[in-house]
Amino acid sequence: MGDSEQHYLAQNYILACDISHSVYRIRTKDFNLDHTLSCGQVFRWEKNDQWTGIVNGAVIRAKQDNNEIVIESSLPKDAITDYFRLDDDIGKIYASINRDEKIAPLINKYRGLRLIRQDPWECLVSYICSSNNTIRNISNSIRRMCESFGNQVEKGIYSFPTPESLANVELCDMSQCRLGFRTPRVLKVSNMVANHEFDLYGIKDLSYLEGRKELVKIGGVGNKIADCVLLFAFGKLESFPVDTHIEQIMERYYGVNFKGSKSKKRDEIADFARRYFGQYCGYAQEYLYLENRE
DNA sequence: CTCCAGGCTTACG
DNA sequence: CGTAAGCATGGA
Repeated sequence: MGDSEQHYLAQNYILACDISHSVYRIRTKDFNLDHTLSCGQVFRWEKNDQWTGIVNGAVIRAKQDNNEIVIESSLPKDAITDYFRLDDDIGKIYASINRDEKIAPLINKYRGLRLIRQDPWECLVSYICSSNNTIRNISNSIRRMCESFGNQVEKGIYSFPTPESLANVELCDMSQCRLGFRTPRVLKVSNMVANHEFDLYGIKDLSYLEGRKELVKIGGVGNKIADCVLLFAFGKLESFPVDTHIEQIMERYYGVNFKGSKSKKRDEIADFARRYFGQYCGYAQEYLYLENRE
């Protein structure tokens, strides 16, 4: 049995078993669902009366009830805890990144914003789509990809397409998703992962720097997008992605010394942040990002 | 109209 | 080497 066939069967299995939803009430401290899901790290969650998302082919509905989050999903509780990183010692992380009077008010303002442990494949493709793009356009493009090439899990809710399913898509069909110049990049990486020319899931066993060295071999992936995948999917908390928003706020808050070309400047900002905020600087990055995005 | 968006690749000096 | 134009798309 080929890998693609196994994947197909696995997704059908989830479909067949999706009738058994469970409801979890998870007590939390310093967890804010709105900040966590609307800060720009994920692109597919939607909020109506509650948040609805789809993770590894399973639907999650979530809402916050004071210090509890109420989850309805077919996923086991461990998967929910893992996805929302509820095992992180957030108090320890806050103490670590709270280095000055600039970041301190942001930690208070956005208290409870957590990093999420995303699926690496969805994260990689999503951030390849993020290049020189807006969150609104990224979200719309990803939604079109899921509707066109994913599986419908519930009415109107689609899974993220697998590498195998995207690898066979024609350029003209993928173009309907309006990824712009990113279209051939997504098709290329889909073929690389589907054909085992790139071991995406093996990156979890690499160090931060080793993982980045691998990821930037992918066309359309530079340091910034690699950092996003390492932070949001592989949990490398020493990753500090520098985009246009982070560049702006880091110059405003800390930056008299960041000079040189665009790419070099961003590398210097990231290296500074690693030294300055320490091993959990990825968390600091999200609070700074949210502050400058608004 | 121009400028910008969770940047990267390519071409040019 | 390092730097800057070019890149699809959509909104301000």
